[in-house]
Amino acid sequence: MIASEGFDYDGALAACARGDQGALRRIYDRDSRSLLGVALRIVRHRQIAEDVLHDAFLNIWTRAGSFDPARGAGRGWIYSVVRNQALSLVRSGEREIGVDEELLDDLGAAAAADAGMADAFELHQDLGRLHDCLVGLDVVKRNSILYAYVDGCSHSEIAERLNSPLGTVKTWIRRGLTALRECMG
DNA sequence: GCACCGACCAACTCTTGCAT
DNA sequence: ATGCAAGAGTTGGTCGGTGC
Repeated sequence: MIASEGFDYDGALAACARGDQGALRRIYDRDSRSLLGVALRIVRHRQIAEDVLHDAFLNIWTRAGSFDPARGAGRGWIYSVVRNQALSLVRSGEREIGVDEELLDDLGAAAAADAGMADAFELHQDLGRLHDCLVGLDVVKRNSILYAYVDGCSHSEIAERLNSPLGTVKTWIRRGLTALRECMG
């Protein structure tokens, strides 16, 4: 869940409408990461998502005066602006949308940074154990789990990749996860 | 007993239409 | 332009039947 307690979005938007650039900066500092994630989910490309975020904040700045608190929360309005900006870009078909191969690495690095030094140390210990447990699994179960949770494939896609029935893939994943849990303790 | 397989169900996401 | 609700579609997880 996104931390938003204690921040007055309505007030910040009102300040933006009055020309207070600091208010826009506060919104950006607080929610840019989350908003980038929203844009990323729609456009699926980091660079494009950053462009969307930039354009969306321009819109927020120029249209803050049109925001009406009586019609909804300020935070919801901000997220809607970003979402609509991303959707309009996708629908316009102006850009080719493809899978960003660097994204997973970036997200992983960001997650490690967020976790902090102590947690990162524990994370690496757990990853080492996880690797050992994965090695102990059957090849098909290991591949199924990796396709599902590393590559982000749906069960149907995995079944297609492995040329196996959907039900079988589901069984492999379930049993593989059970084995991993037992192995990890 | 174990693995495979498919049907079923719940949860989630997306789309659409309507009201403001 | 935005928010909201309802319906449709998709997905993942569980369970029971079947065959080796």
